[in-house]
Amino acid sequence: MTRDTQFPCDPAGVCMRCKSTPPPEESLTCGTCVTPWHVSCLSSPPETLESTLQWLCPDCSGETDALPVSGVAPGYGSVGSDLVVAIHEIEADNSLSAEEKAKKRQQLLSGKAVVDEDDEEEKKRKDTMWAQRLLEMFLEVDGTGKSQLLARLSKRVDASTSKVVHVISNEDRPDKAFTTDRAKKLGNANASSGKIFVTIPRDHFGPITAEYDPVRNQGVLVGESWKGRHTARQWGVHFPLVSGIAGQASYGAQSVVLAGGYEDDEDHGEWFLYTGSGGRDLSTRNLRTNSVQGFDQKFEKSNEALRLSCKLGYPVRVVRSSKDMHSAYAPEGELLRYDGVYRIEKCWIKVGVQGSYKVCRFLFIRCDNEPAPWTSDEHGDRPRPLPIVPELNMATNLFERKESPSWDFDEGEGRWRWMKPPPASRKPVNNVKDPEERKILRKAMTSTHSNTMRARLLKEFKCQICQQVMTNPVTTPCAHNFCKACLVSKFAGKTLMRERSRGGRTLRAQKNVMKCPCCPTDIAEFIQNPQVNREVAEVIEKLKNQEEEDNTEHVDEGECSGTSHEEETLPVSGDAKQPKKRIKLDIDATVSATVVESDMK
DNA sequence: AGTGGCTCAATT
DNA sequence: AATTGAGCCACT
Repeated sequence: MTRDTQFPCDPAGVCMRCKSTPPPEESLTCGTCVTPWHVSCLSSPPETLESTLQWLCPDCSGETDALPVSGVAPGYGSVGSDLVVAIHEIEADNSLSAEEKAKKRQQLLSGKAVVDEDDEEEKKRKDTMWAQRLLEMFLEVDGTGKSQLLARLSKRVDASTSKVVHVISNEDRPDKAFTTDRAKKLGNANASSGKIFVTIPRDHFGPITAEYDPVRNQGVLVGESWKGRHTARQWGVHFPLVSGIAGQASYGAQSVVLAGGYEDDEDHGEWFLYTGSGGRDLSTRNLRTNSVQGFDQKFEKSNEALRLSCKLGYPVRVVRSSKDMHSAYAPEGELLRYDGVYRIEKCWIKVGVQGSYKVCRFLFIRCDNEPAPWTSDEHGDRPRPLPIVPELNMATNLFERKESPSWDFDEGEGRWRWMKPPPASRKPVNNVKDPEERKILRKAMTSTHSNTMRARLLKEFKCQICQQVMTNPVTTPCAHNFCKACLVSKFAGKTLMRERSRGGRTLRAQKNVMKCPCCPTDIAEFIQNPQVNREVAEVIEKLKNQEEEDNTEHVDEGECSGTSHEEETLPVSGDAKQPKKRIKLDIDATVSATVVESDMK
């Protein structure tokens, strides 16, 4: 059997080679691209049934030339058939329980070496030692601050050895919201945010797809719900803890919550009328009781952000709260539920039902590929006509989108998608920190006594491909760091979708799997529009600048000499200014970058 | 149930 | 650095 005759099953489950429909026990699903294959039509089927779970298909294991070269960095081991062999070894080890096997498989897939328990202890110890060394280099703070940070960091390492698959940049936070020492009230009233589980930046537009979900690898599904604003935040659907609108006036709005806070709201499920924020007297700082309008709303701040999302036709994530007593579509119980993305088709100003003051109004219409939680439909939305909105007769400042929407229905594909590239993120991924930590880090960063330490730190910011200090650093969803040019060139010429052909006949298009050079994660989506990690870039730049200023020591760490670096400067959309002196991330980025390195050996 | 007051995080 | 905000708990 030659390679050319290897084909998977089509979407209907029919083997494209033998044209039969294999029963489930004869069908094998690829652990990477999730495509089913007919076992008896494979040239080299896996030997044990147990390895089914993590089996890699011929395309993904590198058996054919259809797969992009993953360019594995030296010493990191190869992926593909080696991985299959390693999984076989795990499965064959009778000394392991099913849980332990699962854990090992998971580690393997996350790019970590398979190690014995003893080695794992050793690695843990090394990680901790490394972290301590770095901190001691880095911190010139009082003893209390130092020990606080060390405690925090050790905790992070502990957690990462067993629970966390991917290294995410704020994983030093606990899984649950927590109460700081100075907060007098317990529970979620005055709690700090816990870990953010997804790897989207805070200004990410649209659905949260699987590649941003290293924990479950499924993304946030329509209909998922959470107990409070903290957990909804941690899954990335809506970041503000109080505000109903997440957005920036100069950039757009990413998400809204319907909680019945404004009595003008009108919910029809597939579409609704939303009221802007503001116009209330919050001088008593009680955000619940002051529901009377005290002045007019305008299209500014978050209201302007919503208007921008209307203008550009961005998808806005919608969360419904059970607190909304007026809506028939609000979830039962005490919950917040993700209902999918909507587009804002129009916005205007009208006098609110309270009578004397104006409010901003927004017409939201659903445009999600998943059906709404309250329907039994099997498919998502189709474009629907605008509803009749009587209050438009009295509207002023009416605004409608004139340009074509960024997120729209593709008739050919039968689904909603980005017709224009989504806006480039202006935020780093997950740099949430608590205020104490932030202060300590800032102090450390601005300290004048750690010149030589900076030089050493700079070396930690190496590209995993060219092994030089990164130029235009990008961080993959699996938290590996590369020069943008190095990473992009790895996948040059590879498109997201690939056509399969056989005998001159075109078969269904299939997603091209593109593996991270450091681990088996599929970064095909990410590679379509990789954004420079500005936070890391700033730290590198700052370290370099200070080094130059100090000029006490020469560092022989050259820049990456890739050919296509020059044309790219840091994209600060809207203005071309130098990064501001907004140094916050610091250690966190360093930790991620280097933990990756130590994980890999 | 009504309400006082606190705290977090983000935008400006 | 200041302002804002469709939360949240506990007390009456």
